[in-house]
Amino acid sequence: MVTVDAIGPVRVLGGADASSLRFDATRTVHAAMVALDAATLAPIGSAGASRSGGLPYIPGLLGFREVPVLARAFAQLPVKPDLILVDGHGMAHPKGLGVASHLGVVLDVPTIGVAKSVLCGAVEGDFPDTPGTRAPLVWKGAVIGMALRTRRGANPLYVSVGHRVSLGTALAWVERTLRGRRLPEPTRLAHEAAARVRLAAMAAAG
DNA sequence: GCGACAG
DNA sequence: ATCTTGTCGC
Repeated sequence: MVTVDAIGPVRVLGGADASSLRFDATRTVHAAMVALDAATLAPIGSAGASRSGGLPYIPGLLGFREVPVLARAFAQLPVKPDLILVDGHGMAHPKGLGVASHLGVVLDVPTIGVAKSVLCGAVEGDFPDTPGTRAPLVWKGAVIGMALRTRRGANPLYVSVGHRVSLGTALAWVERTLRGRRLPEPTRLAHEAAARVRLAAMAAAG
């Protein structure tokens, strides 16, 4: 895992997320990877994949559950992203390698962790409910990520280094793709796409 | 030993 | 993670 910028020009942005059923004995996970024009944020490609028989959800082991399917979705993508925003933590993980970093290393593509809640650590310092406000996510004396207020009255986002991207660059990309919403566009579209992959797979199976 | 716990 | 109408607030 590389925690500094090792990234070329970003023309295509990627978004990655998975969708699954709350109670599912087959442990099927559906994943989607979307591609957007980095300049306009217009969607330019999408791919999905499903896989059963993987791990159940275990905090700390999310990557082992989602990365295999996400990697398959990536392989199906006609346009390969230069940078991928992943739903979940990157370095802000007990072992320092969350799903975002895990995916980045497996694909060897720059990634950013965009999580909606904390796995480990705590937000430090003042953190008023004003869009644009940041506060460090600290764990065992080290800054492992940044809490980001993206919308008033909404829970913050937790951005962390995934792979080959510094925290500063990660924050810049997240803020640049918000479009006034709580979640950045790549992750938001990936979430919707993953849900559609799941619904389509379920409809096909009956 | 107890509590916390991405999605 | 998912289910799901109305409702509160900017």
